[in-house]
Amino acid sequence: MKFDDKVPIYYQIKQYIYREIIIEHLKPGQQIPAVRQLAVTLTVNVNTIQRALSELIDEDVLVSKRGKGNFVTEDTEVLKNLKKRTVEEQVSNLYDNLTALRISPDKMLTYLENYINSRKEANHD
Amino acid sequence: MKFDDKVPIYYQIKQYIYREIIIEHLKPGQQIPAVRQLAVTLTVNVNTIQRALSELIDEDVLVSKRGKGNFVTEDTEVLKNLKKRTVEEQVSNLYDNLTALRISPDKMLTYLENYINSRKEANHD
DNA sequence: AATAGTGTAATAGTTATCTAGTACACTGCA
DNA sequence: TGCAGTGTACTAGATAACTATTACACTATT
Repeated sequence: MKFDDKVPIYYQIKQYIYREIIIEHLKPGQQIPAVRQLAVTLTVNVNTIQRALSELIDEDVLVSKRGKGNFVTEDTEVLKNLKKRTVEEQVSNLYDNLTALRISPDKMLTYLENYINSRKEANHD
Repeated sequence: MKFDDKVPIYYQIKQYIYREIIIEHLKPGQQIPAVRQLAVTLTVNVNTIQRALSELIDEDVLVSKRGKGNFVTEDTEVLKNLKKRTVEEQVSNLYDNLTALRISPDKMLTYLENYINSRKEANHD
């Protein structure tokens, strides 16, 4: 997996697992891959995986069962909030950064619309 | 200044200066604050400021005149690209991250629109 | 010439992150 | 019971980023 060298890897792994859960590639109650397997898949050290997972466990997004594995929580409230929070973070991020560039909300929408259209055309290969 | 502890400070300072230039708080050809002054303003070490500035100089965004100071480039092409690139990075970032969450372009626009409206209302205090 | 203000360079010490390696603890199954 | 598969803990070393400090080089002004 390719990582942004400006952000800690363990942090990017957290984001990755958030995504996997949100798109239900990992479903509520499902066992996630073993730490040693994740380390291989993501080409990262086990300790780094563990660093990410232990934080996700603290956040009640994952549940650890010693000797068995790590599992996605079944708490629908936590999962609902996870998705909501993650999406909102992205949107507010764009809003804040473009506002700092003195770009009006109307222009933001236009820029996003234009970008979407450019991506559509790019796919017509 | 408040920094995100997940991203190197020197890198965030680069972004800060990009912003200052884009919104023309720092104008083409204008001298920017002295490194020691920036260090105080941003509550950061001079070396960290220097790390950021030297990269901006390498990128031809700033021009260094030894003994005199650092100045914003007057190369309008560079400045135009800087703005374009910075804005596009933000937009493509949102697009990519929300796409990874399986969110359709239509929904992206809706989310952004809703967020903008919620911010408008929040300001009606 | 001296000085104040500027950028630049270099060293040393601290902290966070990441890696490598080893060891230990629990679970389920043969 | 033994073993394979799981999570967990700990130590040690490497690297990047940041800080603190000192020193040096150039420019403009007095």
